[in-house]
Amino acid sequence: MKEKKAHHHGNLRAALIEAGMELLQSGGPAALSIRKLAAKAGVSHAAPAHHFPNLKALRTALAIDGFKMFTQSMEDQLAKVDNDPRRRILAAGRGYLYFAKENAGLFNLIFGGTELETDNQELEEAAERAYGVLQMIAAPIERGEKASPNGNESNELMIWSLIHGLSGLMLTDKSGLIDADHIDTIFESILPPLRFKT
Amino acid sequence: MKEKKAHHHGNLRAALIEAGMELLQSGGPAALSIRKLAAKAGVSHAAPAHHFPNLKALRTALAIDGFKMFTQSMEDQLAKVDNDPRRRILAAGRGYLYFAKENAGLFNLIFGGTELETDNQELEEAAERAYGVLQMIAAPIERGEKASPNGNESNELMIWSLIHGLSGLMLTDKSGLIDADHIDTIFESILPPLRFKT
DNA sequence: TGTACATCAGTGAACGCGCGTTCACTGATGTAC
DNA sequence: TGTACATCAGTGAACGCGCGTTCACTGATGTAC
Repeated sequence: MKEKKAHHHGNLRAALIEAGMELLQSGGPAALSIRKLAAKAGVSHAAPAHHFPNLKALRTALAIDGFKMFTQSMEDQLAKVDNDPRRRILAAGRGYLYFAKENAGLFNLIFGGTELETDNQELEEAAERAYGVLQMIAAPIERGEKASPNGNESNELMIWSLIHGLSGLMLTDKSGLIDADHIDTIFESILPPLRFKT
Repeated sequence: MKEKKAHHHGNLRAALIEAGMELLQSGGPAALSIRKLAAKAGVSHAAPAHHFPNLKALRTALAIDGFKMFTQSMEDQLAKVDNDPRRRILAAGRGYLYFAKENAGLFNLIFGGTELETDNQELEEAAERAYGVLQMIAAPIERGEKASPNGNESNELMIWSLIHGLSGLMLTDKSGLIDADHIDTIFESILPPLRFKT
């Protein structure tokens, strides 16, 4: 409970991440700067250097947390449904779409081409865990009759592309087709008929 | 043919756009700056002000050109196929995916949440024309049996989400699933079976 | 064809700003004894 | 429990840089006559 002591913030790393989330939300990835984060965390602008070597590392840390929130959002929705495979796909999609809608800046940080650390193992793991959820819900789908060059991965990629694409289009809707308030209904209406393994 | 005269570049607006395309390609949306564009176009850094009021206007102009290239890329592929509706969807998808692959920076500028001018009519029109292509190729798809809350738009949005999502995932591939060199084959393998109107 | 002149598209200097990073420093914390 | 001390996480000043924008200017272009 030693919050707000003079020196020794005690939790600065977490406070910087939180400040970063707020900045992402209000101004997108381009609004992130070490000095703004420090100010938001109530600390001098040289302080973050003790926790992050540079801005890219900070962005990467935000992206890692982003992937975790993202996985969590899908799992939250999955926890609410039974084992029907189609309903599970719809639930995970809802989680994905809700995450994108509620965290547009973070979504853009992760997927909008912002430069992040390459070969960051924690980032890769967090991304793989998110991908694992999609993989899991796509597993029961019956393979098509045509032999695909991608083997079993086609179904995962089809589901993922569909959800990911709808998320992206929702965030920069140039078509006026997408009402973010009913995004889950929209997803339901574009999910093609699927056959599942028995 | 009065290129390279001392004053009066003659074509500075176009030269700035071209320089912007190169910067986008090499450094992404964050690398764009008026001073760098001016330098690349071989002109003092105050010169662009005569053509663009500010950086956002310049970014918007790049985005407009981006949408046009993007539409063109789909039409180029459509011109190569016959009238079979599924082959037309595959062709337009190829065009979309090629555009994204060849112009990653531009794709991220348009869809990555970068701030652009709102209420720019030219931008809206260019986006609508791109969307029109998708609309056209999706039109022959038979509606599903379930009444959709989106009416006829579901098929367009399904196709668009699928293509758009695959493009985005290709550009930031955290899964290792997507081999950009065979992106058209991958798209073919994830396009679900469709029934077409007779 | 020639001249006067308005307009336009550049130049280059200057401005203030926010940025990341470095540095010597200092106060708080934790540990050895 | 008390003291000495190493370590750690902050401060605040300073740096150089690239940025957008403004400004008076000037040279080139195009037009009226």
